[in-house]
Amino acid sequence: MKSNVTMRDIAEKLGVSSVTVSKALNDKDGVSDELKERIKTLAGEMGYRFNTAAKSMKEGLTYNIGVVIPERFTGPGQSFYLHIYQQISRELEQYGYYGILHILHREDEEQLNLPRIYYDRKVDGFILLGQVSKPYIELVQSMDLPKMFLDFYDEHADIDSVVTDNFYGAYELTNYLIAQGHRDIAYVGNLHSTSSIQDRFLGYYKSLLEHRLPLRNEWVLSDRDDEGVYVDMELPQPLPTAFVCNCDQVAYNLVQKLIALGYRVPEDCSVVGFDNDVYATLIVPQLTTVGVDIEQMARTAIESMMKKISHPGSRFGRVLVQGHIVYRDSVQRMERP
Amino acid sequence: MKSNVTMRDIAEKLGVSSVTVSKALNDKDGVSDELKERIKTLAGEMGYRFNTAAKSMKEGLTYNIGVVIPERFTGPGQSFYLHIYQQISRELEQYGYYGILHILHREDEEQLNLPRIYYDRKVDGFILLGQVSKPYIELVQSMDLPKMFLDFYDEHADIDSVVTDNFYGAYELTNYLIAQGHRDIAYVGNLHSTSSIQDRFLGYYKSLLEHRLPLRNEWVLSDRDDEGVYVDMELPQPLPTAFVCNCDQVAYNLVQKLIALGYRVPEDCSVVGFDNDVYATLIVPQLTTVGVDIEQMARTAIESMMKKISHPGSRFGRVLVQGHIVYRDSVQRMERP
DNA sequence: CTGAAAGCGCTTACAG
DNA sequence: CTGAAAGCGCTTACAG
Repeated sequence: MKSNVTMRDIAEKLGVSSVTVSKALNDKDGVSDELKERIKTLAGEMGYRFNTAAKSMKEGLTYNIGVVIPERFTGPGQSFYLHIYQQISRELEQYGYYGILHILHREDEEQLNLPRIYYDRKVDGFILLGQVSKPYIELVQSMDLPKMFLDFYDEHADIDSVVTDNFYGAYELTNYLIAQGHRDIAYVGNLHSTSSIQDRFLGYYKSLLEHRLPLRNEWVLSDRDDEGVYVDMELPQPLPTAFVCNCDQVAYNLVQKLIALGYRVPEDCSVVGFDNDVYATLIVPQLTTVGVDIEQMARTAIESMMKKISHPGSRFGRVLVQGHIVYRDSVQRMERP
Repeated sequence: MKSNVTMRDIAEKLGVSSVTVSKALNDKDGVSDELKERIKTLAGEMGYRFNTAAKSMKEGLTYNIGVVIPERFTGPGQSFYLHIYQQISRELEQYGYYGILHILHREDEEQLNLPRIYYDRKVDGFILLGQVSKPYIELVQSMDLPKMFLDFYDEHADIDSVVTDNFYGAYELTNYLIAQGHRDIAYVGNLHSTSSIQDRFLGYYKSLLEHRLPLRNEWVLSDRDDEGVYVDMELPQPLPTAFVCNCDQVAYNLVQKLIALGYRVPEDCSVVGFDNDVYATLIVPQLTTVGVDIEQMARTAIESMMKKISHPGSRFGRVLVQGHIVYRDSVQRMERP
């Protein structure tokens, strides 16, 4: 199965021109059905493999999409973005496209270095998966290529983005807690860390507002510093009856802490998470949380990206992908006093 | 920053030929230092970006490596291979290479379809990350490209592979248990599922042999069916004093089961895992296990792959990458009776 | 030190 | 329905 077979080799064997072979293999008009068949058969027999590089050069398309994930989201135990990348890979397949993963190193983000895939013209578009610094966002905007944000957005940046509907998810989840009789509900997350955390907080707040419950400062607990490193948080006293955590991992940590302190979950205190990732099912009680629809996010992102490539200049704005509550065992119905 | 700037554009502005520009930008001999400088500066100013596709076509190299992961290793909660992929990506960067991830779908594995990256000549080599069926291995061998196995191997296939030293790791771990006074030690894993599980078993067995302890059939417990789906296993009675599990996830499940049945770990029963992944630290007691050196594996694999690309026909055989025991809290020292 | 020519493998008009 | 010509952007001999 020697494989430097080219279209010309096939053409010569058949006594036709390489133009005809090209047309036949691409199922274009202008070749008789019979000849087309013969060409395809011979191509198969000769082990012909298409040379994408040649097509690339002609068309100016690489058929690759660059997916850039900031390093800090890729540590051990953090596989959420890698799973999104996997779905992206899948979706791209259907368009004859491939994904190229680029982990954005901390230094490169600080020193504002664009990924080398850009300078090498390796990709037709960029998906930035995970929030980066403002200056880096500006740098990204200067790139002369279709680009979009996935799983975050930035108010000031005029770039298309696909995000989970964090706001609505947290809103629904808080509504659910209230429907279960809870009135004293805390939120856990550093409001200045990412826009996801912010939006989830706002959904929580909207639910409080609608139910005329006060927002209490001492019930908004920071879980990490501004660099995203988890901190040991202090629990308010008296304890609220429920915690809305900005993600499952934090909910997981919180439940462990509560149990360590002698509380029972959910009997003494209910806890909900967000993301429906591994952490949600790795603890007893398993966590009630919001499932992010990774597949749909990837699908929407790639669909939009493909349109942006074929119709340069097309815009989509901020697309929200709805999640859904996954009911498990970490919420207790409150008896009214 | 318009970017259809080509070498010729730069050449024309400077009144030189594109050959000279090519030489200058590639730091080759045959251009005066002064001209070289001027060319590089202008290239920067004009926002020139290299067209890899053109180089590709000329050289017949794509500067991509395909990484193929069978679907069944990529479910939610399974991020080990994705993390290896991430490291591979990193390593490739240093060689000016990029990774293209291909998830091998179950159907494609069964129907023996090679990944499309192969037919599209998108890659210069393949890394098969995770065990596939024998017929698929044979199919892979028929590909006219450098290829290697990562994290598994196959006796009959004459392909280079890089694997953790599973045998030695399990051997050491079992030795450690024996040194702690254990004599009744079970192994957990389906011996017919993957070669990793087999080799770890053999390491365990070697340790038993060396210490003249009998291998007891009822103490080799299957954890999954031949398709890799976990099964609920029955515990032998009386219980051994220690379990060597073929991976952390299984150890994690086992500990949960033991606790549910009222046993204390490690007081009543010691458990060790393998891999040092998330599962190892997500349970109390945290697991003593063997840490796999992901970085070293990726480094070794890519180094070899690069040599195989530049020196077609070069062979490395089966390279073992040593892990190391991570001591935690799931092993109890036995008092001699 | 510099450049004209040829070619990598394909596709896109265009002509027959 | 079929094909000769030109070109995508670069690099590799080779000549000056």
